[in-house]
Amino acid sequence: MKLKSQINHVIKEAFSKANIDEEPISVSESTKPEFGDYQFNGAMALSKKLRKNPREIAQQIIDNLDLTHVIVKAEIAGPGFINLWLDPLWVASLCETARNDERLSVAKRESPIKVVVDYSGPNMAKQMHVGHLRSTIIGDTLANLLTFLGDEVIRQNHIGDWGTQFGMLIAYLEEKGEDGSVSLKDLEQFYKDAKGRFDADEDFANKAREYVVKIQSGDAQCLELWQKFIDISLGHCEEVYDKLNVKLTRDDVRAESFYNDDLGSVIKDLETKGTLQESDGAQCVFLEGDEIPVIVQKGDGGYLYATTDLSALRYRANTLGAKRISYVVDARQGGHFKQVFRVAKEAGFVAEDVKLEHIAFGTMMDKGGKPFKTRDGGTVKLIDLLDEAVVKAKAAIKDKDEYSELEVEDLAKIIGIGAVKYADLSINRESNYIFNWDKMLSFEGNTSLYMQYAYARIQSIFRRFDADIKGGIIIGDALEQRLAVMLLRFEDVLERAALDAAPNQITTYLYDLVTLFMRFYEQNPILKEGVDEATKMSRLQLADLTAKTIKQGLDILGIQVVNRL
RNA sequence: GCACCCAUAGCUCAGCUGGAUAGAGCAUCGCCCUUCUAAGGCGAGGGUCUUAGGUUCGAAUCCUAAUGGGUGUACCA
Repeated sequence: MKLKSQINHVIKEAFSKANIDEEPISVSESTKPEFGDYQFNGAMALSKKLRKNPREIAQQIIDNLDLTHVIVKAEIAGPGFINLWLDPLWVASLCETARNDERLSVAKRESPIKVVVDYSGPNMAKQMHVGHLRSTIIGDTLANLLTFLGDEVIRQNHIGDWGTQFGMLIAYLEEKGEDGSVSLKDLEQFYKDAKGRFDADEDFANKAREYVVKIQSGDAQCLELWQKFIDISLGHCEEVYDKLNVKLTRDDVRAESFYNDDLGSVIKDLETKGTLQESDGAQCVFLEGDEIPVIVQKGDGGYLYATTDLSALRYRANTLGAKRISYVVDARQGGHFKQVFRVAKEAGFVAEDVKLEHIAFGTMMDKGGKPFKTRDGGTVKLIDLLDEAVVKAKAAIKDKDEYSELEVEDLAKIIGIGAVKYADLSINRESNYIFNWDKMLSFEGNTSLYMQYAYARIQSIFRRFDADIKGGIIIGDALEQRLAVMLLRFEDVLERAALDAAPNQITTYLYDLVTLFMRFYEQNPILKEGVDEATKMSRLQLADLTAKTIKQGLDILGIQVVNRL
């Protein structure tokens, strides 16, 4: 339900009836309950243009306002605010409709576009570490969100599977023979061991160098070994994705190596466009206003990641047909993307109307505000972090004896992983954030547990009720009105979050919703003695729609709910 | 040097296209379980929104500068 646009429509009608020849600004949610459900603040801004007192303009708008269905009451306040109250009957019927709709009345885009979301992008030579967490879950959320809203989302996992270190790794894999896959379980160690051999043994080092050349020249046997290495390594990533409840699959992989055959033509095409310049032996593109050029080919003829990204950009825009290409990558690469995007547009690799965006995010910090590391200064493996989350979640579950061992296991996974993801997604993605176990596994405040708890409480009501709901929703008091309006805002929030690629707008909304529900739940009994049938049925429906909204919201974030907690 | 990002309560953070007395959670202090999950709810205290200018009827929000912090900066990705 696009609630805001419905209200805006009524305002717009009032404008034309009042012969105000201006486009009204959008209404906004009221800052306080006393100020109604929504407020229109556009009268003040018109004061100068219309050369009229803002309160007079506000009155003029109100005089022409249709108060028969959407808006039921309008009041002027302060210098010229117009406070708007929505019709409880209208709100109630919209909630009923939403509750009975699989999509909770969230419309599918009328004109969906193809969107490429590039995220996760682990390096195959190393184990996934905490640095990959944010890209993976923010990207997945964005992909889920756009899919839900009806866009055609193409997930792209741009894995790092190319480069000189692979010669060394493959040489070592060959040396280990069949045992290779076993020792590869710990990629970090495998890498260290291979490096050790490389540094210690000249023969091995030479072999490794030979392999690099062989792979790049397409030697079949080498490529087979390389492929084996990538398969195993990717398998490890998939284990992490599975734990994280992230939807990336092998079909989404378009590795760096995928673009190899196109890199020569990228250079050639840049040359044809006349944008290429040689500088210190390297092939560069100098952008107007930039001191530092984009190097697309090294002095020794090798290509760089800018070259691969250019190739990927035109593949995505032209072959895949994307109209929006979103890179969910660490903020530190902002400069790189700015340059590459410009080169791609200026060279005509990507049409002007294709939206290229870098969905930047900040770094994960420890409690002391330093980049997140292990005690001895190493990188924290993502899989270890997730396992720890599950262990900690298990320890936090109260009344464990009420569940079977298997149930505790499942519960701990859902709670622990949800906590890690929610903590990350609830922070404005562009700022750095402090990783804190105690805070994320708390039931208090804006956490996944608080949402899951609210959901479970509602399910508990329905287990107890265990019958069919009859009748409709009747808004009985101001709190129910607020809850109902909040529920109807869902689509507006999702649309906004999609536009800004901001998952925390969803979490903020869910938190507000749940907080409101908890208050409603305390004050407005549902199944208790003395609640008349019609009220009971109405409140059950509000509770049900709340639960469905929580579930759908968390689902977009890739977080599961439980029926009992 | 240059560029980008950040600065809001003791701590961690919201604050959307500029709007009314700047909001949460934690921590501190009170209150509410014979009654739908108290892993909850209600209330209190706590702020020169880094500083100085500017735009505006109106600025935490937009512009400029300063200060403090972070990041990037020619052949790694």
